[in-house]
Amino acid sequence: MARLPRYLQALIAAGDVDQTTISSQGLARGAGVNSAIVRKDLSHLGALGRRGVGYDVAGLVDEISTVLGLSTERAVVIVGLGNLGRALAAYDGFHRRGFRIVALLDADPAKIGTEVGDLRIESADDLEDIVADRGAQIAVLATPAPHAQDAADRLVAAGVRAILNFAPVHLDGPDHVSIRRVDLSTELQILSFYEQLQAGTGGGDAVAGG
Amino acid sequence: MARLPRYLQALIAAGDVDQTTISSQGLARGAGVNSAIVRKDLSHLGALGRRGVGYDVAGLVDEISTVLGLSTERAVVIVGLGNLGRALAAYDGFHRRGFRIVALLDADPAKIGTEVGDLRIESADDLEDIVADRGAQIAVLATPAPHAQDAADRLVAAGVRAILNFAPVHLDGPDHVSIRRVDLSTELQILSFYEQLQAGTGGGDAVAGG
DNA sequence: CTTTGTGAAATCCTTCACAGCG
DNA sequence: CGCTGTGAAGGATTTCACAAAG
Repeated sequence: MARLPRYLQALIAAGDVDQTTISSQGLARGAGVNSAIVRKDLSHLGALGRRGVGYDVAGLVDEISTVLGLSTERAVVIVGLGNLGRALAAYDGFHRRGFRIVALLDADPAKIGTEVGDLRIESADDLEDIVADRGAQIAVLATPAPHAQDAADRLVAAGVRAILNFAPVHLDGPDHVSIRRVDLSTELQILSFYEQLQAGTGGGDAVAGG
Repeated sequence: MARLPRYLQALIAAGDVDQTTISSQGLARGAGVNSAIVRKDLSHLGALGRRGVGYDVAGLVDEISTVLGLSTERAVVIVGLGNLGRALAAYDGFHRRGFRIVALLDADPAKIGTEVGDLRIESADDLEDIVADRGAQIAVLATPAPHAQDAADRLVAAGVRAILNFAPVHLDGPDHVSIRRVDLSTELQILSFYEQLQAGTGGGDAVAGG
C-alpha cells in the first residue's frame, strides 16, 4: 500500500486546519487520487468510516501510523555522505516522522570524524559492528554506484531489513530484505520524455504526469 | 515507459565493460525486471534486436536516448535552496545526463546572492522573467510544503512544462504539465511498513520490496 | 541451439455503480 | 439525503509460451 503515506499527509494537513472529519472525496483531493480507491484502501484496514459523515481524522492518523509501523521509532543508518547523503542527514522530515538516524558511515578517510548535524561520520569499515550495536533496521544508501551493491550486501549481512537506495543501480538482495530505489536522474529522464511529448502537441492533450 | 531510464543505465554499465551486445535476459538482470518485459518494451520502439544474438549496446543507447529526449540539452530551474535543493544543485548526475541547470531561485533574502556550485541564487520574485529568458523547460521544486503549490502555479504560468516535486504535498496542475513527485519520508514510511512485516515473520517469507 | 518478437492467458489495479447504513 | 463499503466491469500490465529468425 504505497498510498497510505499520502493519506497520512493529507490527514495531517486536514488536522492542522482543525478538521475533525474528512470524506473519501476530501482525502482523494488531498492525495491526488480517485475517491473510490481511497474507500477501497481504507476498507482494507477495517471499517473506519461512518456513512453519511466520513472518516475521523485523528482516528485514521493513528490507524495508518500503526499499520505503517510508525508508532515505534525506527533506527536508520546513512551510508555515503556525499552531497546527497549530507542533505539527507540534515533533512528534518525523517526525524519528524519517527525515524532516528543512529549512524553516518563513509569510506573516505577525509570525511571520517567530521560532523553533520549533531552526528559524527564514522568509518564504513566498522559497518557491521555499528549496525548491530545500534540496532539499525533501515539503511539509506547514498554511495557512488560502483560501491552500492557491496555496501548493500554488508548491510544485509549485518541485519538491516530494509534499504532505501539512492545510487543509480539496481540492487539485488534476499527476499526478506525490502529494497526501494529513488533515482533522481531517472525521474528527470521520465520528465524529459513527457516534456518532449508536450513540445510536440500544442500543449492541449492530456498526459498524466503521475 | 518508466523503465527506459533503467535500461539506459544497465546499457551504459554494459558498455563500460566493453560489452558490445546484450541479451534481453542480461538487460533484465541489470534493470531488475523480467526478460519478457524487456523484449516487449524494446519491440515497442521497433525491432532493434538480432535473434540468436541480442541487442547492440551502442545502438540501443542512442535509440533510448532519443526517445527520452536526452539528445538535446534541457534547461532546468531549481526552486527552493534548502538542504535538499542545494544538494540537488550540486548533484552532478543531472549534468552528466544532459540537464543544464540555468537558475537557482529562493524567496529567502538571506540566501539570495550566495553561490551554490557556480551559480548564484536569485530572487523568486523574478521567477517569471528568469524562466522565460533562460527557456527553462523543467523545474525542480524543493520549497517547503506550504509554498509548493504557489510556486508550481507560477512556474506553469511562466511556461515550464514539467515539474519534479520534492515537497511533501500533492500538486495540482493543468494536464499539459507533467508533475512527478519524489517524497523521501514517504519512501521511508513504505520501507517501515515492510520492515515491520519482516519483523513479524521469521524473515523467511518473500515480500517483494520493489 | 540461442534469442527475439508476439499473440494469448493470467494477474493486478482502477473505476463504476449502487445497495445499505446513518 | 450524504457517504461508505463493495461486487462487478473494465483496463492495463505482466507473464507465459512458442513460432520464426539467425
